Amino acid sequence: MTRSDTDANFTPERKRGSGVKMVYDTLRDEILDLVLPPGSPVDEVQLAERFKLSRTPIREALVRLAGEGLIDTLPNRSTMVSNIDFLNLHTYFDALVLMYRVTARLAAEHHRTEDLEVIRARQAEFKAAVEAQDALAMIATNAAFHSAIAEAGRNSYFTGLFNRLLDEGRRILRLYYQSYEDRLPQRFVDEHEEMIAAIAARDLETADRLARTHAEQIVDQIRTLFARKGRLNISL
Amino acid sequence: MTRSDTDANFTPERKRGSGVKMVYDTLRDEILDLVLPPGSPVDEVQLAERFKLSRTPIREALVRLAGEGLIDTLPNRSTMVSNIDFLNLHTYFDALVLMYRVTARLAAEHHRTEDLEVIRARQAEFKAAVEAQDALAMIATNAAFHSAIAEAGRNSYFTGLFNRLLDEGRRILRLYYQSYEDRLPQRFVDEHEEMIAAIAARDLETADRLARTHAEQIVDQIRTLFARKGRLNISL
DNA sequence: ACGCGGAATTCTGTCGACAAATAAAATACA
DNA sequence: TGTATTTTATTTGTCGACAGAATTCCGCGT
Repeated sequence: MTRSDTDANFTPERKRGSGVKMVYDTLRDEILDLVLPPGSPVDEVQLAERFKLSRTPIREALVRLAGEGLIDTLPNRSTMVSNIDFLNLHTYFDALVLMYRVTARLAAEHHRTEDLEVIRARQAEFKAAVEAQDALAMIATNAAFHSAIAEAGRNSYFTGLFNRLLDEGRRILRLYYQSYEDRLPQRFVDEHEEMIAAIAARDLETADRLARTHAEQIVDQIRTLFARKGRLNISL
Repeated sequence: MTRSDTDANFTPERKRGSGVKMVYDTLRDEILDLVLPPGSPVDEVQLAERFKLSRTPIREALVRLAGEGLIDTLPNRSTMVSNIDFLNLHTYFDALVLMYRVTARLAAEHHRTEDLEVIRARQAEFKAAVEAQDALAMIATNAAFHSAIAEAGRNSYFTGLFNRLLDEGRRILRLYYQSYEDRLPQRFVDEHEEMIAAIAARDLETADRLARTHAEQIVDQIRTLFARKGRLNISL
């Protein structure tokens, strides 16, 4: 389905305001899923004829993507998919660990019963993705799981910041989960279960600690993955 | 100068890509400084003839502002300056306190000597603004001071998040500092000095604690201010 | 052969205009 | 007089086109 959406969307007539959202969502997914690798040139007229639209809505979508830092646009010059800053990865990981902790802690403090149902549903989806060994689905469901925890924390600023952070790191996580394509990290599923239990028990400290170890473990594995890869090919 | 910029900018010829940035910066400042109060309608053609531009660059600026949540745009309908969410103010304050703490702690850990010079310079500007009893300057210099601390933390994600948060709260702080127009909170200047000392001494815990009390104190005062105001006029 | 300068091309930024969609106004009807 | 329906009007979303900027290519000169 995703495949047929991207290349051959032959919808002769679209609803009035849906063009930009369509282009925005499509390009966003393609960038975050590394279909458009970092550094790829983004040509407006090319996109215009691809989506059968004028350049105006294309530009609007590009402006929004630029606002999220997904594309870099040189004034009066070419615009390209933004590069992943591998040098400052640790800053991203620090931020991610902190947000994992804060959201888990707040969820333990402020969640309601209906929140737990949503979280458990997301966890079930994540578990299914892990068992199916579907890397892309693991990324999405894992993000949705932690996003649901953030929602349960009932702080729109943190959820916004956290979702933003998860999106920004989606390309990194994409590389990370790719390396797991064969073996399945069942451990993550178990750790998620523990976090749910701590949140349900309103145990702030345990939720915080679990989120911290969970996050730091992932960060360590990503680090070793990149260290391994870095010796082979520095490029990208 | 600000006044003459807003209404009568009769520059006959602008450089090619500077139009959107001009409109964006101007509108952004007007929104954050409450010149355009929340709920104000934003008319494209009105702005177009005000800035002597076509609707296209105006729209681009509006898209970027919408991306930052400063304006809300109803599809196919009017677009207006976004309202301040007074009901969920505590979520903003929680996020602000956390970022104050994190940035101060990181600054104490990672700062270099040249960072301290910048921080002290910002503090001097803040002190001057307080002594001059200039509310707008106090907002700007206070934000610049804490932003400089965040920069010294050497984590681009946190600085980005923090600056974003400071911007989002600029309208709230605008209301807050307005209430101080007469008496001057010399205490804040002293607390800033203490924070600088803790950061310079690389005392993480003290920097964290000072940032926390500093932030929470401001939050409390804003709370009481709004509680006082809330009894008088609920509107706005 | 190599560097410099100008022409051509390509892409972006801006413009004016048209069409769809919604809100407001006016009219018809009970 | 109040309500429903049509008409008008305002505003947004989209389009095609033009002009400015910058890269590229090509020819010229040393």
